Formats: sequence, structure tokens, C-alpha cells
Amino acid sequence: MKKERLNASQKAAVEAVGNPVLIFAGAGSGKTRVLTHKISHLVKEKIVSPENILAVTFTNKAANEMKERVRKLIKGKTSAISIGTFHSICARLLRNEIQKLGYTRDFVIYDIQDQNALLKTILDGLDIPKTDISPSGAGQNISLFKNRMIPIKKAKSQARTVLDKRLAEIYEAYEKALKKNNAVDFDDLLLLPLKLFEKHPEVLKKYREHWKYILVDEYQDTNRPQFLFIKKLAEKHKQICVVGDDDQSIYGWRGADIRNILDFEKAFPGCETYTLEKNYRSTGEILKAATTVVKNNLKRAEKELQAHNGEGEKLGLIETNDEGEEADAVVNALEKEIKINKRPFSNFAVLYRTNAQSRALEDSFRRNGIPYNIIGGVRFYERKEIKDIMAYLKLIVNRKDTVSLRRVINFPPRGIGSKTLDKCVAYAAKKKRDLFDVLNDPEGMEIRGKQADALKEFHAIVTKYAELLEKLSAGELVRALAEDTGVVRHYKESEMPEDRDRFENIMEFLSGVDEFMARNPDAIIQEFLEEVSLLTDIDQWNDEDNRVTLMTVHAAKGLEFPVVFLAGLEDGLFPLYQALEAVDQLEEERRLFYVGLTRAKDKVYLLYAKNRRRYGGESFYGMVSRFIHEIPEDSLEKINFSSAVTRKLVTKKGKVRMELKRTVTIFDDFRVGDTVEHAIFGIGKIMALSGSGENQRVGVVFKDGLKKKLIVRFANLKKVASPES
DNA sequence: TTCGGGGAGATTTTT
DNA sequence: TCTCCCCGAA
Repeated sequence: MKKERLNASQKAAVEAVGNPVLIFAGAGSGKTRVLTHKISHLVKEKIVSPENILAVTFTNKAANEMKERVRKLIKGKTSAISIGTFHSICARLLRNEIQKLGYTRDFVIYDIQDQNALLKTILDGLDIPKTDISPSGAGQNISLFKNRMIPIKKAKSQARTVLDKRLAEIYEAYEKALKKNNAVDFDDLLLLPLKLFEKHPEVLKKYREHWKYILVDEYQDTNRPQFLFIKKLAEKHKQICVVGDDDQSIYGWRGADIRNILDFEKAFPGCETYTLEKNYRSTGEILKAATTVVKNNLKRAEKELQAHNGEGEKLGLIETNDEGEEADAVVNALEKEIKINKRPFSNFAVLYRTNAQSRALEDSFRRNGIPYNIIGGVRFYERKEIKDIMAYLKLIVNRKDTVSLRRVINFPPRGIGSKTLDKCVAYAAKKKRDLFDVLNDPEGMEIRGKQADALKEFHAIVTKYAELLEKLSAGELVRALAEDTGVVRHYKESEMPEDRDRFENIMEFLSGVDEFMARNPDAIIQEFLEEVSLLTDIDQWNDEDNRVTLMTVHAAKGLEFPVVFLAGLEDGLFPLYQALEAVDQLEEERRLFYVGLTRAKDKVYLLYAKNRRRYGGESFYGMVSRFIHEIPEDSLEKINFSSAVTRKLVTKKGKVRMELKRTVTIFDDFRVGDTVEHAIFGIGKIMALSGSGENQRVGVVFKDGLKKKLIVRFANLKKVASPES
């Protein structure tokens, strides 16, 4: 952003100090700018000293960017300011205080995979067949309990069905196991500080004094525990400033509660509200399209973005047959843009709903020699080989961690199979000892021979490195460990081609550790583990390379690009049913579309494929095409995509069939809100539209007739009236 | 008892 | 496309 002066409303928001402050900042209205200027204002005017400021962001990347920009504004020391994500701030707090809750400082953080592994053993232990409840399903339910702050007791008492009772049981066992493993999950990172505040008022007091001024970015995406965290801290001094945009709340599935921003005034009476409505990012056409879409939402604060960058071009709409053609169409449009507007590759982003959608795009980009960066997908730190080494590290730091223990006790294969492990678990339970400790006592478990030796050897190597923890630097330790355990050898000597990649990933991981150590010379391994646990791919993304960026719309939040492709916009039938059931879901999807649109500065291309293949392409949930029709027609320009040759389709039986291109008008004249007449069901109102080409569907609520909500074909509908626009 | 091949099933978004 | 699980071989 240019180094201009702040505009009037920005300036007012920056200088408002004393009362709680709520800033509604629309897309591209200089939200980060206001926050960073506010911090600088606080420091320069000596309103609070840097160490008393807490600034919370949503991603590590946003935190780093904020740090950087604050550092440029204030020349002096900025390192004293606490800037970080909720999760990292809370993790740091717990590192210092968690003993009070009966954990040790060496606690480890479990990610989804660890969580599922733990749940799997729990489900096995409770004799619940996985056909009844899957580990991940149980995990999602538990996370929901935790995010809604439902304690185990309540979960049990309010359980009505057999399934609910089972889930409450699993919830209880899971919480017990976590604590026994001296481990916390992502939800705990937010919940445990609240528990601390409640049970140890002196801790709350300490942090209230420490963080006297609190700033929160992306406030619309806070969930209940996050809200309570800042509320508790800010309650006394009431020095708090939150910035957000209810139109960009897209994390409802993770417990984000849009009421946090809409009802901020209730939580902090006497607050001052500011609204930033000048958009410095997108052209008028893009803004108009985005605004008309999101305006259909019922739950939203009224505001109107004004464009500052001229009208710009219409939005391009491209229909293709399948995902391959869609990818080619992206390349096509991209090359045209490069030729006409002399744009570098880094000017483009392709956004989609689910990571799986990147595959076809990747193929086409590679074929056409277009450099690209993919954000997301299988995250580096979630790869098997990396998780294996991480598991060794976690186990060494915290020997109570049974999830990591199970993961590596027989990796690389050393002859300890499930039977041997079962014996160990049973023995540990009988003797009330930690699982790790009994490994050194195979005789007591009547394990002999090869297995006994292997157990002892495994115990010895972990113990050895646990003792070296203090003596070696993190870099040295990881390197030695990777060699010593045989993990490196396992991949190096393997014949399998994919193990080559794995070996190289381990090498990359090792240099990653070195890099971390260079940045934080005094760091201990626990700090490295913590950083890695909270890292995401978007954090590592840098825009210096001249490459096209591919990522999900969620990952794109907070970013901007001159040209944005929104790919895979066709819809499945399922979300349509869901849309009829849940208005909230519909509104969130709409906001997702809005976020996608407003990432673009100059030009948006909307793409959808009529016959996307189910697997390896389309997500089950589809995306947001039902909102294309909400964009004013004169803002859209249909672009005909024609691949050079007609596509050859090879069917399963090996027949070659030529696919002909057809143009089909989408959605005809129907709009959401239209009153329609159905030949059988009578008069109704359109709630949602879906699909494309010949598969178009419409969801209608009928006033009379047998059924209330139905999904019907366009062919059977007649339009009666449109709402006044 | 462990290991490895091969078949079957499963897929949102993220800290 | 990737992961998990079952089953036969060592």
C-alpha cells in the first residue's frame, strides 16, 4: 500500500483511545494499516509501553506482516510487543503456567493426526466398532463440545440417543488420555488459559497487568473461547480495539461466532464504533459484484464499500466441460493477460474451495510450462516421514506421549508388532506404570528373544537422547537422532521411488531445523516443536518468486492479487439440500464467495466445469455457483473457451469418443427470490440455484402443497414474479 | 508374530 | 490419488 496519509475515518479509528473500539473494516479498506498505525500511535504518544501491548492475528503470516510493518513505523524497539495468533500466544502462556493445572512444561501439542491416532486406541479400548463411530468423526464431535465449552458432565447429561451417550463416553476417555499423555490439542490451547484464569485469579491478574492494551485482527472469526480469552483480559482496563468484517466470516465450521462482532457493544458497553468503507483495492465492477452477492445475507452490519480505483473490466465467466478443460481455460486466459497487459506470473492467483481441486490445474500448468506455487494440500509438516521424526522428538521431550510412542516404536521396523505392544499396554495398566517405562522390562511381561532386545534397544535410544536434550543444540540433536534411529537409513536404502522424495524431505526438514536455530540461537527443542505444530503452509508462502499462486479461498484471506481466477464454481446437489435446511450455512458460503471476489484488484475470472469427475477433482460439497446469478448481469462477460482440438475422451472400455462443445445458458432467467409456479406443487419461492448446463437444479420453498421444500427442475417451473430490485 | 502385497474405500475449508 | 486393512508368506 502506498505511503499516503490516513483518510479521515482511518485516522479517527487510529486515534480513538480510552473506550473500547470496534472497527468494521470492509474488504480492502486498509484494515492492517489501521491496526499497525494504531499500535504505533499507542507507542509514540506513550499511551502504553510496548511490552503492555497484545496484538492477536489469525495466521502466523499476518502476525509476521504486522510485526514488520510496525517495525517500519516505529524505528525503536518493537520486539517487546506481543504479536501472534491466538494459538501461539496461548501456547506461550501455557508454557509458563501450565504446571498449575497438573501438566508439566514439556507438554506436547497434538495435531489432527495425533488426535485421530489417540481416538483410535480409545475406540478400540471401548470396543466401539469403527463402522459405528470413526475416529475423525468422534474428533469432530469432541472439538464441537470443546468449542461450545460443554463440559463432560453436561455432554453426558444432555445425551439422548445411544450415539450421543457413546460420544460423551469417548469425550471423557479422550480428555483423560490427553492429560495422561501430558498433551494438549488445538482446542485446549484456547481452553486451558481460561481454566487457569478461573482457578487461579492471580494468573489472570498478572496478565491483565501485562497486557493493558489489546488489539484483535479478523475479529469476526473468533470463536467462543477466543472471545472469552480477550474479554477476561480486557474486562478491567477496557483498553481494547477489535477490527473485523462480518462479511468475511468464513470459519463458522470451526466455531467462529459472527455474533462476537455483531454484539461487541453488548460485551463492551460504551464502545466506539468506526466503519471503514473506502476500498483501495478492487475496481468498481468487482466491488459491485461482490457487494450485490453479500447483500443477500440477513445477518450482517449495514455498510457500503466505495470503489476508489475506477470501474475496471467486467468479470469473466467461463464454462467448460470438465476439470481438464477448465485448467486449460485458466492457462489460456492467463497467457492472454500476460500478452496484453504485460503481467508477471506473480500477478495471478487461482482460488478454489478444496485442495483436491488443484490437481488438474497443476497438470495443465506443468504441461504449459507455467511456474506455480501451491499453498496447502498435504502440508510439509504433516508428511509421514516428517511426522515420524517429529514423533521421536516429541517422545524424547515428553515420555508420557503414547501417541508418538506408538507411532515410532516399530518404525523403522524392528520386530515389535501389535501383539508385543498389546502385552506392554496391558502390563503398564496392571502395574500402573507409564507405557514407556515398562519397555525396559520385557522379562516381567514374558517377552523374550528378538522382541525383548528390540524393546530394550528402543527404550535405550530414547532415554539416551532425553539425557542429551540439555547438552546438544536442537540442530545437532535432530541430526544425530535421525541417523541413530535408522530413519534416514531406512529411506536412503529403499528401492521404492517415493522413498527418494521422503529422504529428500527429511534433508529439507533438517535444514529447516538449522534455519530455525539460526533465527533463534538460544531455542530449545520444545520451542521448535511448538513453532512447527502451529505452522501452516500459508505462513511459508512468499510472493517474491515470479509464480502463479494456487490455493483455497480460505488460505487467501488477507491477501490480494491483480488477477484472480475462481475455479470449480459448479455445485453438487448436496449443498442445495443443505442450503434449504440451514440459512447460516448458505450465508457463510456466500461470504466465502465474497472473500474470493474481493481478493482481486483488476480482474476476476469465474470458472466452472459441467462434468467434473467425482474423485480427484470435485469436492463433495461443491462450491458457490448458486451465487453467480446474484451478480448483476451487466457485470458479467461470457468468455467462450475453445480448446484447439476437440477433446478426446477415452471411456472405461477403451472406446474413444469425441466430445462436442455446446453452449448452454446458465440459470436461464431465474433468480433467488423469484416467485415461481410449479406444475404440480403450485406457487413457491426460489431459495437456491445449483448445477450447470443440463444439470441445473433449483431449490424452492412452496407455500402450499404437500411438501414445503423441494428441489426441482427448471423445466417444470414458470416464473410468476421477481422481487423489486 | 511380523512383514508386505494388494484390494477397497474415502475425501471441506484450518489453528 | 492416497491410506487403511486384511490376509497369506516367512
